[in-house]
Amino acid sequence: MNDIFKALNDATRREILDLLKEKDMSAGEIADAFNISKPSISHHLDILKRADLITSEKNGQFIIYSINTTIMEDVLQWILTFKK
Amino acid sequence: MNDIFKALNDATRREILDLLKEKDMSAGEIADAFNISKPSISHHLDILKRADLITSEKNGQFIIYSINTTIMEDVLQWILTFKK
DNA sequence: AAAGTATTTAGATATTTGTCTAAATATATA
DNA sequence: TATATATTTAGACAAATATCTAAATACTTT
Repeated sequence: MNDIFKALNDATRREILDLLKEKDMSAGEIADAFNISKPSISHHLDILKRADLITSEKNGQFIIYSINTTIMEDVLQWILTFKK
Repeated sequence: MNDIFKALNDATRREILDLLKEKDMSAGEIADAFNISKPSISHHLDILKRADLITSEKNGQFIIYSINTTIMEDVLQWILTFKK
């Protein structure tokens, strides 16, 4: 839970999730969507991956990232405990 | 949204919310629930308050904190965009 | 095999964060 | 009014974080 909230605590990473929500993307495609260096984006992807919020698969020289919505369920459940 | 996720990105603060979910509490009562100095808890309360996740009301020499569940709705909506 | 493309790893740095102790403020009570 | 209690503010510090450039790794194509 700590890893999830840590991962979500960054606007860039939340935007990455918003992008992946629409379609799978390569690391480069994701990086092109931001004004941030590729290594920095790679680091953000690593944090999202460690939180299990995304998965990756190698496809030739590309690495394709996908969102893992099942993890969001954990956050959802926690949030719902506040809705009496 | 940034402030909310920032506020939620700390185990102590999430526990404070879990406590306030049950009942309103004074700053001192909240601090007593943790192995952390009162000033540090006060700082956590400030962050939660800036995020509008809690409200406070002075009652004599005590300051009573309450949870504000309406803000959780924003997070909930964001999370729900991932559940297709 | 050499060169090009895609991505990550390594190392550095400035900023943010969580914590502490000491001091300040505000209220209550003797 | 003096003292005790509740809470916050101020200032310091170590650890974590987001970012960068340079270099390494992996795959593709010529």
